[in-house]
Amino acid sequence: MNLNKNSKRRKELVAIAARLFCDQGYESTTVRMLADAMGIKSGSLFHHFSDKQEILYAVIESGMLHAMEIARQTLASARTSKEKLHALARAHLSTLLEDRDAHVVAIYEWRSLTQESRDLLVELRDAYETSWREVISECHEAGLIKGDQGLQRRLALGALNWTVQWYHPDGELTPDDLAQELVAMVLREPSAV
Amino acid sequence: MNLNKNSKRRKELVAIAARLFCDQGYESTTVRMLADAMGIKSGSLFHHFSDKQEILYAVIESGMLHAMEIARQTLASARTSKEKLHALARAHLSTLLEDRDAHVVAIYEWRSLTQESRDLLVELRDAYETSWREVISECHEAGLIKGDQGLQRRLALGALNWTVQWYHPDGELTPDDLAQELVAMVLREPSAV
DNA sequence: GTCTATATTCTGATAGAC
DNA sequence: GTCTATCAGAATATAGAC
Repeated sequence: MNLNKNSKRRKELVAIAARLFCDQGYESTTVRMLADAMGIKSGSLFHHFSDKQEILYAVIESGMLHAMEIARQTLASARTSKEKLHALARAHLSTLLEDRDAHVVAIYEWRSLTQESRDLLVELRDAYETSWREVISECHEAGLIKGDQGLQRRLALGALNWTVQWYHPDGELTPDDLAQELVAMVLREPSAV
Repeated sequence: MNLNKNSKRRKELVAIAARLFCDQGYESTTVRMLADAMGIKSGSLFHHFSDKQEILYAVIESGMLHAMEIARQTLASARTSKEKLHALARAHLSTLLEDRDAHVVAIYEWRSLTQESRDLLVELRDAYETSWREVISECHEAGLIKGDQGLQRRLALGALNWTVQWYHPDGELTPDDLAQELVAMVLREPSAV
């Protein structure tokens, strides 16, 4: 098996798998369907991945790494704690939209990962959520909001993650509108939209 | 095949299927596993359901019908528009917890339904969400909140539905705490928890 | 309403040639 | 790195006896 996890070819294959897993679900997508979409035969697939589950892992991992990178970049240009909260919300929505396949797969196909894969990805997710923890904590210290920080973080991330169920970026509502409304809700400010 | 959809026996079988679909996912649950858990042989299962997908449909439909009934009951004893919003949030959480299997399945296994089944269930969901539409509209008319009503409804329902990912009712946070915090967020009031 | 037995198709994965 | 060919098992669903 090819072990080079950063090859351009592998990234292409992972993106193709993400689309199929997103559209049809992991279990319903066969290795033959994956191979077809990749333009190779099913036997050749196992030159790139040791088994089907490893493809699922690669899809979810790529989505999470990308999300962390976008959050890091967006956060860098934010000053106040409110700006930081808005930056995180906007970054979260950006990755949900730009990298939608991988994130839908992460949400829906978690159960099909082996325990070992889950443990590795939980570490990544915790690292990502630490940014949210820190920024919400800052908002509390700045007196912008009171109450249970963990609960507020979970409700906010839940509302954002659920957008994959209904949000279509070609409508009237822009991702920035959405991020603003979410921040307004969390900070108990009047609706901005 | 037995066509009596309201028989007690069928309800038992549907509840058993809900548990397995919730724990292992629809595609990973075989008809043999279902039959085992039901105490019958796999061939006998097709006396009760015409195919596997019909079991999935029955699981999700039962969860939705139950949710609608609970919402109707809880709403009946609410007076002000704020009380009604809180009632809907509490009812939503109650069904998510009491009927967790069916709702987890509804969230995760939607893709495995036939288009026909999806269309039928979308009607049920729309009927359910109409309660939310009406109550949020009332809150706007009462001047409790301004802005995009559809967006507020979706963010609220998203935050609530996402609770299946993290909420465990045996912790310190009660379902009522959760409902209160959500209402406070939607109505932009100070945190109640 | 449940059983046994089985038809039929599909599944993930492997071996070895090129 | 991709191919062909195939293994071994598992999947849903059916048929007919009881």
